[in-house]
Amino acid sequence: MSDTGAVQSAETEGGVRDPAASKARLRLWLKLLKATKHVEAELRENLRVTFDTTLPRFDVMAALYRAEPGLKMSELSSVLRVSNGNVTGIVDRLVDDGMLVRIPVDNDRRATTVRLTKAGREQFQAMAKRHEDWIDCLLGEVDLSETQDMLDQLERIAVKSTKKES
Amino acid sequence: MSDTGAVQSAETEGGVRDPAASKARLRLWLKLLKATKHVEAELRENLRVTFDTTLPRFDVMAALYRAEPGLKMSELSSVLRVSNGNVTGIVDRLVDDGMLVRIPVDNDRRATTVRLTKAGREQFQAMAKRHEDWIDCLLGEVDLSETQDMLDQLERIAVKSTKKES
DNA sequence: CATAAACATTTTAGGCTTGAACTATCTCGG
DNA sequence: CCGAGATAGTTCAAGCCTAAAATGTTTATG
Repeated sequence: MSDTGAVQSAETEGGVRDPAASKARLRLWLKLLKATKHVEAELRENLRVTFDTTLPRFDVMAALYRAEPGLKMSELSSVLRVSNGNVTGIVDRLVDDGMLVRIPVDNDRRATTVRLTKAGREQFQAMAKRHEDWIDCLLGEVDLSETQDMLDQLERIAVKSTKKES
Repeated sequence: MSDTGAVQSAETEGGVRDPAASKARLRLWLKLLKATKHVEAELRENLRVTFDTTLPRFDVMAALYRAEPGLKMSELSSVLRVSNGNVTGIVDRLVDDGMLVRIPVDNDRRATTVRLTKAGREQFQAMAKRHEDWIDCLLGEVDLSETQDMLDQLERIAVKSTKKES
């Protein structure tokens, strides 16, 4: 085990790669992608037929529900890790549907805060409840005893935001 | 361990859920999503700056490279798990760029086979080489000794295509 | 043979996503 | 005060993606 660790360090430092390890990582990536896409597709479908809404809308509402005083547009796009312009469109539609309000920020006429309306909060609570059930069902087959290991591994993947590759 | 297994079975059969397990699964899902999005974003960016192309185009070319006699449009969309109409657009653009050709199918004037051109094959080989390096780098931090466990867990998630949930 | 059902693909409408250009506002050094 | 950046947000063009409708073709059934 520590042996494998040493090899990995050598790899990430220098440019030399172990072909077998490379293939293993590629397989892992493809499986990761497949699993994620599968769950995402199910969630999207469920949201569509049950609540006539979409995943991006759900994500925006979830972010705003967690941050109760509301968020500025830029905070929203940084939390959701999507582009600035993207959030504009989603928020526009949610405002049209009465789920969100835009509130001007005092002392800064450039910024706006976005907040859930009462209707938005209620709608989100209903969706969140079902969402948890769906996840519970979709991930029902994973061995919970191994969850922590998996979380650690995934953390290592997600955390690397600085690029080393040429 | 077998204990945990029993609990899980009970959960997936009946409608009763263990709240702690539910929360653990939700955390796992969010982390899974975050890691996948991160890798996807890096790959997309790398493909854009290095090859002036996109992930969906890469995926189409990869599928066709693996299936050398080519694939029919419907096979392509089923392999890639995207909608029929989606493939039409991506293939259109790749044909315009000379990477792909559409070939009529004998005995069935409804269908077309899509195949990589020589240029397409060469372009893909160059991209695949770099792609593997990128993955190697992005997943460089995962402990390879645990890869198989992770693959198994992900397989269980990905495989469930029949819905049990109400 | 007619014709209904199944099938392969494209088209369409609507929403998501990005990077880049643009507008408006703020801040800060001079 | 004033002008050069920095910052917040929107707009834009292009591509991705889906579900549903439309088009053309094949197959099976009476």
